[in-house]
Amino acid sequence: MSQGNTRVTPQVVNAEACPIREVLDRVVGKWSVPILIAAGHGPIRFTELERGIEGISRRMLTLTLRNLERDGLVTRTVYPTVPPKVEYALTPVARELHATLTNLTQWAERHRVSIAESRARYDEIHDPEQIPA
Amino acid sequence: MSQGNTRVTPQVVNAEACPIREVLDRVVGKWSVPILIAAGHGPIRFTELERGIEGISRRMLTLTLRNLERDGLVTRTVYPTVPPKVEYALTPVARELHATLTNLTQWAERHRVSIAESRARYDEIHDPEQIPA
DNA sequence: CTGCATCCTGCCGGATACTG
DNA sequence: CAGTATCCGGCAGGATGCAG
Repeated sequence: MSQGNTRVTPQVVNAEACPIREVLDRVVGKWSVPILIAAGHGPIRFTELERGIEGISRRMLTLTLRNLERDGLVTRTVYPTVPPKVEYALTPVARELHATLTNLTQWAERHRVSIAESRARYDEIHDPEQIPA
Repeated sequence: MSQGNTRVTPQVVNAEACPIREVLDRVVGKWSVPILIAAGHGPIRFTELERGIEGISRRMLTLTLRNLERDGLVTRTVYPTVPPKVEYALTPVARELHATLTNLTQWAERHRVSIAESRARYDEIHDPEQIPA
């Protein structure tokens, strides 16, 4: 970076310069999307997230929630009852993102078959070795 | 996964079950978004991508392009000239995604300041150690 | 110009166990 | 219920060098 290359083809916007990248890396993290979507339906409890997001570990759920809270994307509300109860909810900023993320998952759902096919075709051509029976 | 937990709170759609996750992981990869956006303006050459996407290594550019090609999201056209010339372009499937990704980056740009502030505030509260002068 | 092969490192993220 | 702490393997991804 900053190797004196200020001139960039207008075609190739450097829209991905450092600051944006950092933000995107956050939202784009492996578990951020599922969490943001699950929390989009309203306040949700820790365990509900854990059970709702197939495959997530308690550790990553906690870590990702902390990061999202840190970035002001979710709020964390502790009810000092016993047993403890904690609810997570999207902030307005994150709620703006919800539609976009929904689009993303819908796109994935629409094309997941054709993508899988494309992948299989590619592998067969470029790596005609034994496909695991 | 598949640990016998079929019942899920309706609130927490398991929209993130395995197949979708795989697709999302691909698109959501660190360098996929910049590449898809840069290529969205039309066919683009390897070096243009390399110079346009600040911070990407030649290795990751190649790898990510291969994966995108494998999934049928970009096409690779080789012009047998000398020196060689290769152009990458989005497939229709990927072009559907372009608007969504643009939304994503615009959102990031809109909120990157407030997110940075939120982060700083959080750190100051939860980790009042020396902030790098 | 457009790549692939290799080496090497960090950190992502799973498994497990312990607390308030 | 809602976490935190620790250990540890795998792989994402940078650096470098070579090739068609």
